[in-house]
Amino acid sequence: MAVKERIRIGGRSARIQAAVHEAVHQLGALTTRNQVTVPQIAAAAGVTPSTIYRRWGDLQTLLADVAVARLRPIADPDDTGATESDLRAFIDQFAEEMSSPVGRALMRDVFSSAQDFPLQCAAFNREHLSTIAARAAARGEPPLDVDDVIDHVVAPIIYHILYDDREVTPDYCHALLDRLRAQSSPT
Amino acid sequence: MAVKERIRIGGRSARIQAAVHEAVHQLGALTTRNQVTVPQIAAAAGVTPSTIYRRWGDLQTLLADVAVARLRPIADPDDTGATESDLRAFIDQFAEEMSSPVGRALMRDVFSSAQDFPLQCAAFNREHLSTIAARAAARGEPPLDVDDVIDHVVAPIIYHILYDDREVTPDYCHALLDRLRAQSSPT
DNA sequence: CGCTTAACGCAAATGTTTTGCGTTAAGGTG
DNA sequence: CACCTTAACGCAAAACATTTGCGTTAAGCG
Repeated sequence: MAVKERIRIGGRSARIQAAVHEAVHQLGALTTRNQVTVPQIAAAAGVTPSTIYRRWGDLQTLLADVAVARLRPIADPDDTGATESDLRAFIDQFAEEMSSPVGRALMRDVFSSAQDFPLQCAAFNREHLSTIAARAAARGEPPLDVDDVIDHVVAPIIYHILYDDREVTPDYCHALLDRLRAQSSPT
Repeated sequence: MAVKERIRIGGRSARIQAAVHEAVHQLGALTTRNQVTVPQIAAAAGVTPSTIYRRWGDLQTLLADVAVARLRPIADPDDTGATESDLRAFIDQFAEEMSSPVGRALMRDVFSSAQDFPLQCAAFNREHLSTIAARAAARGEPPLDVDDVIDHVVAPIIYHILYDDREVTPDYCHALLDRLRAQSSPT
């Protein structure tokens, strides 16, 4: 079932959505990521379970919806004045968020649902990088290829978080960025 | 619950494991990846649901176990006589398998479980690449950096399959390989 | 303000997961 | 090879989660 988003955005519906999301946060933080049930969430949110089932379909979809809401950026990446530092700041923050226990849990929730949630997350990343690329163009700096950044910086970071649960250090991220820079501007 | 692997590998246990895995395959193929329940699988395998719950814990863990079994390589990658063609053959096959509907479903199952299944899959990839790297060394070819291949060829392929569900074409894979080659042997 | 209908609450029905207990058979031992 | 120990199983009851029908509430609109 697709999550309903666009209808009845006012009053009660919005309140219930907020209450349910909030309940998931509290219970998810409480029980270290597991064993959460729909009836529990319903009780914590002060609604009946059937409300949750009708709106979200199942637990996985609800968790994925909450995860995407949490991953949704609230602001553009910082403008540090230069593409290189913009990128580094963005990637550092991205890697830190995603490799934290909470980030890993959010990613798992996003991928566990048979929905277009992953696509939304991909769009978030792409938007941010596009913003940085647009700034580069406005400044007259060499153009930034967003796809290259995704393929050779974002993708390896995600891979190591998902597969090996190897630690993703700032040093590792910076090496990826250095390599990208070397590639795009050959001496 | 961890999936039990190492105990009672003989007779009945093995038969039941095989029957359950087979049932998952049949039902998973039948219903295009969804709505499969433990009782259904149990009935198809000729066992009681409680057997499955006790052995695997829950549906997601069972599906992940089956997925890993299916992703587990049965043979070393082909030896084509040269590192470059070895790599290309391996990556082409990998991309094709993983981007197929079945491959995508298997990956989702692997990531949906709170277990070390992803780690096992990462190990499969690494083993294959190590085999190819060992051949390169034996032939006296320039050494192959397995981590580079994972970061800059495997990771982008996986990223696009998981996030965007963009199509991963052989041309795209070859471009990744070309770029890797250019990087490792600068002119 | 009143109408229409999406979304909700409640409770019964249905389906899934867990658990206790007796039984079967795997792997080891005398 | 027969016996012993115990992991793993089947069955059935209990606990729990999910679905569904129906009456009620309130959002959005004229």
